[in-house]
Amino acid sequence: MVERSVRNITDRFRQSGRKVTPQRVAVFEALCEGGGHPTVDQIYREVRQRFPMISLNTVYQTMEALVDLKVVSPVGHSLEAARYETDPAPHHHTVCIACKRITDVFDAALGRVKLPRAVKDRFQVVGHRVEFYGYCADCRSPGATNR
Amino acid sequence: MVERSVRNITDRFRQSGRKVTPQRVAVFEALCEGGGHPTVDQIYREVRQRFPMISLNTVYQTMEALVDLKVVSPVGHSLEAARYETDPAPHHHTVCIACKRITDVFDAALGRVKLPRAVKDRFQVVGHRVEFYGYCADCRSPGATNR
DNA sequence: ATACTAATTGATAATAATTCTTGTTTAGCT
DNA sequence: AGCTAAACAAGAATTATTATCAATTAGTAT
Repeated sequence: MVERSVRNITDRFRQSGRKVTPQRVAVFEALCEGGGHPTVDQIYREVRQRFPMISLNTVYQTMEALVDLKVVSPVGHSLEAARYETDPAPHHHTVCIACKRITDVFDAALGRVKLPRAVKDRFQVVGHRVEFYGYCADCRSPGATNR
Repeated sequence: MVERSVRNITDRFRQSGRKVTPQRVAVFEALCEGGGHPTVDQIYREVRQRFPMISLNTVYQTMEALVDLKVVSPVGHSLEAARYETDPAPHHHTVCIACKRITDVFDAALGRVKLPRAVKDRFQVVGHRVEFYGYCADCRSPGATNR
């Protein structure tokens, strides 16, 4: 099954005009083995067991390519710096992918989101947040339709 | 009104055994003026107009104190490094505040969350995510009750 | 199979956000 | 006014990430 996946990936790499290198395959395999939601550093350590010469840069670049190919996706928002909010009332956010602008959304329905019972047994919930990501009015790509 | 807020803050600082300094007041005021969801750097630039000698460190420390006093709260998760996921199926997450472990949650109901119409007109939604934060089974603080 | 070319690699330097260290200053108490 | 722990400024250290660049290599054309 992993065989199958690797084949898939190599094809997609080539189809997108990218080259398939042993390093890239190793990064992808490490990604699959890891199971969870690995960091670049975790992948790096894993791959380095087989490719001691691989550079961190290569892992970053491979991850970028994989994101580009939509094989993996980054978890959570991609704000590069911590941000804070002053409104204590429970609310949620829209985050613009382009300009990183965060806007508050107040909507009672969003507060009623519930974690499924089965998960709740294993996880002590402190809170939750709903984050819509997309493009704000200023950054909306021309021609794109609102849905 | 800002007067009122400042008074509030100074009291809370003192009540928690912290000292009230002009720098701290200035950081808080910059925070209020900023309006949005400022970064530390934005606050720093703002405050420096009145306190050219203030150090970035002081801003960081003040923000930490304000978070501690629950005057402000950080937006979004607090993962220190990028993480990736390989499962393409739409799903959501629990994030452990302590160990940062991310677990997938599959629940159709969470996918039906909708951005209010009024906001939708101004924001082109690409997707949304629901993130529950709290403590995983391994990190659950002893004596804490599940709700 | 060989050669060519552009993509990729590894090493290293550069950024950027955040934290740590240290010696000096100061708020709040007595 | 004096004491002392907290807070300050300056700058070094860390950590995640990105950029630079010469050397290597995958994939294609020959």
